[in-house]
Amino acid sequence: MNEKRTIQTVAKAIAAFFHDRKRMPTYTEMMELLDVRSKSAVQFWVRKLLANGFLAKDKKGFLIPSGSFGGLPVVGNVAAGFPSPAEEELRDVLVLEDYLMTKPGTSYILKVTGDSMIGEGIREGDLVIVDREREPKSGDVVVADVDGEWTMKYFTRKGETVILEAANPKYPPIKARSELRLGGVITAVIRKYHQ
Amino acid sequence: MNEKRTIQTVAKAIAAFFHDRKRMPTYTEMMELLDVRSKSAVQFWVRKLLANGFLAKDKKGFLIPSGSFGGLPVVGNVAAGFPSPAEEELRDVLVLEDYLMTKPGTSYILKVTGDSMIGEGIREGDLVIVDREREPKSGDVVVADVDGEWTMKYFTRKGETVILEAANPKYPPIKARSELRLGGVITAVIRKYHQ
DNA sequence: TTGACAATAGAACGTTCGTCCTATAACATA
DNA sequence: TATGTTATAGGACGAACGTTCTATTGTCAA
Repeated sequence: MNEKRTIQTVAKAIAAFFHDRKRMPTYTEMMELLDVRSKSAVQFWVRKLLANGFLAKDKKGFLIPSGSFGGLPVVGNVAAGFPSPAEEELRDVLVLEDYLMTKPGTSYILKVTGDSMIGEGIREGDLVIVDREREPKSGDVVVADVDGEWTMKYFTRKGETVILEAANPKYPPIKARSELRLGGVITAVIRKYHQ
Repeated sequence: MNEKRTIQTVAKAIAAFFHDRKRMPTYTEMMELLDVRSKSAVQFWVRKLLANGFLAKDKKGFLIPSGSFGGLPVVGNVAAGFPSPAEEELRDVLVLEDYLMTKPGTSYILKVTGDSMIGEGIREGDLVIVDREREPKSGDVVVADVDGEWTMKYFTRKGETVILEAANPKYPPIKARSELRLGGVITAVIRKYHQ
C-alpha cells in the first residue's frame, strides 16, 4: 500500500486479509496492512470503519466483519445501472455463504450428471445443494432412488401415491408408493463458468 | 450439549459458533460450548481436532477453520452413494465462499430479469455473479449495453466485429463495433429454491 | 488388585492484545 | 501568523489469551 489511505483502501486491505486468513488481523498486523508504525494510527482507522459500518464489535469486544464486508454488491436487475468502482453508498450486499448455507449439517452438494432436469435449467456439471431432512412438497425437485439409481425429479404427491417426473420429455414419469427412498430436496443450484 | 463429547460433536459446536459469530471461540468460550469447566479439557479436544484436521493453526498460532470446517460434503454424482450423517471420513468438501468468490472487488451480483438466456439455463430470478474486469472470450455470457438497455448475451468475436446473441430464438442477434459497453462476464449462476 | 490410559479440573504464568495517554508533523482555515 | 483539525508515532498499562503443570476421577485390560 503506497497510495493515500482512505476508508475504502483500508477496508479493502482488511477484507482481503480476512478473506484468505479466515480471521481478523490484530492491531499489530494491521500496522503492516495499512503501512503505519503505531497502533494508535491503526485504531484511528478502525474507529472510522466502525463508524461507517464496515466493521463491528462483538459483545466481547472482538472485531468482526459487518455490512458489506465479505459480500458482493447486488444490482436489482439487468436493466438498472451498474455500481461504479468508486461508489461506496449503502447498496444491497449479499454474503453468498449466508445466502446458500442455510442448513449446514443436513445439506450436501451433488454434482449433476445427465440431462433429466434440463427443462428446469439444471444441467450436467452443475452443483446442487441438497437438504437431506427437508420434507418434500409438490413441485420440489428431489433426489430419488429410482430402480437402484439416484436421479433428480420433480416431486408430486397425489393422495397416497407419489409421482416423479423428469424435466425432460424423453424420460417417462414414475408412480411410486410411499416406500421410495429420497436423497433430499434440492435447495439451490450453482453453476460456475471458467475455472 | 448433554450427550457424550466426541470429535464430531465438538467440531460441530465450534463450527456452529464460527458460522454465526464469524470468528473462532476463545478457550474460555469453548468451556461453555463443550460444557466443561477447565481450559485444559478444552485444549484436550482442540488437540484432537488439530490432529484430525478439523482445525489448524496460523503461523501466529491462532486457530483457524480447516478442511471440512465451513464446507459441505460433495458427492461425485447422482449415481454414487450418499454420505450418511455418521460418516466422517475424508470426503471432498467444498467451501462455497471460496468456490464462488474468486474475485471479490471486481465482481458483483445481478438479479436476472427476462428470458434472454433460458437456452443457457439462466432463468428469471436467478442470481449471476459478474466479473467487471474479465476479458470476454467467444462463448462467454456477458452483460452488455444494447440500445441503452442492459441484457445478457453470448459473446462472439469475429475479427473486428462482435456478435451478441441471446440463448433464445425470439431475440435477434446483434452485430456491434468495438465501442459497445460491457458490464462484465458472467462467472457463475446461482438459483435458490425455498426461502 | 493393580496399572495404564482417557478425560477432566484448577491454578500459575508469560505473552500479547487492545486501549489510553501524550506528543508531533502536515495542512487547511481564519 | 495564529489556530484548529487530521493523521501519525511511541510508550504505558491492565486484561485476557493460550500454554503448561500437577492432581483427580473413571474405565478397561491384565
